[in-house]
Order: sequence, then C-alpha cells, then structure tokens
Amino acid sequence: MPAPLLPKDEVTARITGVFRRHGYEGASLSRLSKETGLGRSSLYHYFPRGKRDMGEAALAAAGAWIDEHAVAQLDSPGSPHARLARYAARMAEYYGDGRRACLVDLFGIGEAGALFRSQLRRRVKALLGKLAGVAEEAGVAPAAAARRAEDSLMAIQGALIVSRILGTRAPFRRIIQELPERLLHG
Amino acid sequence: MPAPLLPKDEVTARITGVFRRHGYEGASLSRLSKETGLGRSSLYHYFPRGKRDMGEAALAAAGAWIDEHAVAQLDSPGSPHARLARYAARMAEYYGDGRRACLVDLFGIGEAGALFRSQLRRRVKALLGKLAGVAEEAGVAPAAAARRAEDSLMAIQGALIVSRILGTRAPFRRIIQELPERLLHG
DNA sequence: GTCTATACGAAGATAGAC
DNA sequence: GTCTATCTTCGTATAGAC
Repeated sequence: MPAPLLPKDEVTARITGVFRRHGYEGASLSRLSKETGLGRSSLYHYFPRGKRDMGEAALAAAGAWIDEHAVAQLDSPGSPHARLARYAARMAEYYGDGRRACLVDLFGIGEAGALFRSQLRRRVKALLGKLAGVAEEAGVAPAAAARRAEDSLMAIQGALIVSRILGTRAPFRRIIQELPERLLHG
Repeated sequence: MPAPLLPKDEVTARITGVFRRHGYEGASLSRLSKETGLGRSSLYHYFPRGKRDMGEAALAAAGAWIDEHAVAQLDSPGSPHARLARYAARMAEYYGDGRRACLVDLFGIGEAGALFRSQLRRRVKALLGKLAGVAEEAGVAPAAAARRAEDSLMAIQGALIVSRILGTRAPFRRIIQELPERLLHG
C-alpha cells in the first residue's frame, strides 16, 4: 500500500475549494482529480459514492470550520456586541473577505439541492437560533431577535452575490462591519 | 419549411425556466430540448452557438421583463413610497413569490460567470442607480441612498437563498414588504 | 492507496434530408 | 424549421495490477 499523497482532510479541503469556485454540477471529477492531485481511483477510494460523498464531505468540513471558528465566538466571553463582532470577523475569513461563495447558495439548487438541502436547512436553523439567542441575551424581544437573525444571514448571502457581480468587496465588508449593530439594534 | 412549433419568445421563456430551476451547468441540452419540445437541431437553429446563446437570450428576456414591469414602476406617477411598493410587488412576481431563483445568482459563478458576469454587472449597476435615484428624490442624501439601494438588492438576493433553504416564503415576503421603508428611511 | 485502462452513457454540437 | 443520424468530447464509475 503506497502512502497517501495527502491527508484526507487536505483532500477534502481542496475538494471544497473546487465546489465553491465551480458549484456542484460544475465540479467535474477531472477538475477534482487535478486539484487534489489524486487519480479518479484514489478519489473513489476516499469517497466510494463519488461526487455525492465529496459534496457531503465538503459540507461537513465547512460546517465544522464554521462551528469551531465562528459560531464558537458566540459562546465565548465578552459582551454580545464583542462576540458578534468576532463571529462576523471569522465568517468574513471563511468567505475570503467576500471572494468565496457559500455552500448554502451553491448547494441549494438543482441536483445538489435535492441531495443536500435538508442538511443545509438543519444547519441554517441552528445558526439562526444561536444568533437570535445572542440578541435576546442583549435584551431584544424574541420575535425581533428571530427577525434580525434572519436579516443578518440574508444580508451576508446577498452581500456575497452582489460583491461577486460588482467585482468589489466593499458591500460584503460593510455588511460584516454592520452585523453586530444590525442584530442588536435593528 | 415546417411551421414553428412555438414562437421564439415562448421558446426563450421555457429555456429561462430551465436555467432558473437547474442553473447554467445543470441545464443540459436534453432538458432544454424536452422542456421546449424542440429537437436539438431546432434549438441550434434558434441559438447557433448553443447553450451560450440560450443563456444570453434568457438574460435578455429576464432583463426586459424586469425593466418593463418592475423598473418602469420607479418612473411612473405616485409618491416614492408608492412607486417602490409597486416595484417590489413586481419583483416578487418575477421571483414567483420567492420560489424562483435569480439569474444574478445563478449566472454569477463558474462557467456562466465567465460568460455573463460583465453583462450582469452592467444591469445591476443600472438598477442600483435607479433605486438610489428614487431615494434621493425623497430627500435621502446621495451616499445613504446608494448604500440603501445596495442593501435592498442584497436583501432580496439573500432572502431568495434563505427562503429556498428553509422551504418557506416568509423571509422573502417580509423583505418585499419592507423594501420601500428600508430604502427611504433606512 | 495509487495506478492504468476501460466501460458506458450523456454532454455539446453538426450534417444533410425533407 | 424540424427531423434522424452521427460525431467527439467529457461525464461518472469500475476492474484489476502493483
């Protein structure tokens, strides 16, 4: 048995990158093979059901990174505003300062939508609950907190799309900057 | 020469529908053929460069509909608030009350992005200018008007994504409802 | 765990008859 | 303008050697 060329985590990271640049259907096995440096057979060794398993792995890896680095900030010490600012900063990092796409967008439509939408829904609902919790903790009424959590998420998703089309990071950066205020004071 | 099975406008409309449901790369010629009822050769008769021309036509048709039905409301009689409300209502119609995707999202990434992003950018910039103009007309300072126009667009794009993932139209409907207020009074 | 080789269908696209 | 037939490339997926 030859030694692995890359640890599986690194393979998954590169696969995730391909999905984020090309979308699910645009991520062909050739591209995935080239960008991981693994032949098709090696990819099937790691991901027996092929692209479907790769999408699953990308989703899990992205979710884990966000939970560990961004969502964790919401439970860390500090004022609600400070925690939200750290959360936003980490999300900005995840999105490559607005240059990288979100799997919630890419995997929500077409063939990928059928495969992954229910998983994404669970993750999104959990995140919305977390964000609303921070707002409530800061004294925002539950209904308003839920609304603003939803607004925060929509603002980021929309900012990614608009920044991508306009070719400028400014809208994304502004939304990240404003996130704590928007959630806490509408 | 046999008579056309469908007028070209109707063909384009159906093609646009396929793109909006499956994305650019997910819209295969087979699907496009099936949903238009035209064989491949007929499609190539209308769109000599194949999918690329179909994407172009979809973009043009969508842009024309939006200009004629939604953006036109911004130049029609009535208060800024009333015009924005009519604009929002027409956009909601375009988006099938939140169930149908936006080409700015779908055509912004991957292969489609390379083909269509510059066209989309022009359209988006024009729309942002129009929206900001209405806000300025209502007394909003230029910088704030530009910011809020951007916010309005991002909110709609984000609402479409979140509504799609959550499987509920409520977030989209809320954003549509709030659009005039957000643009005019932050 | 990786490789080469290959199966096999679907992809986009074209030719020529009517 | 539509059809059938065809072409080539690329798609996902597998087999078997090392």
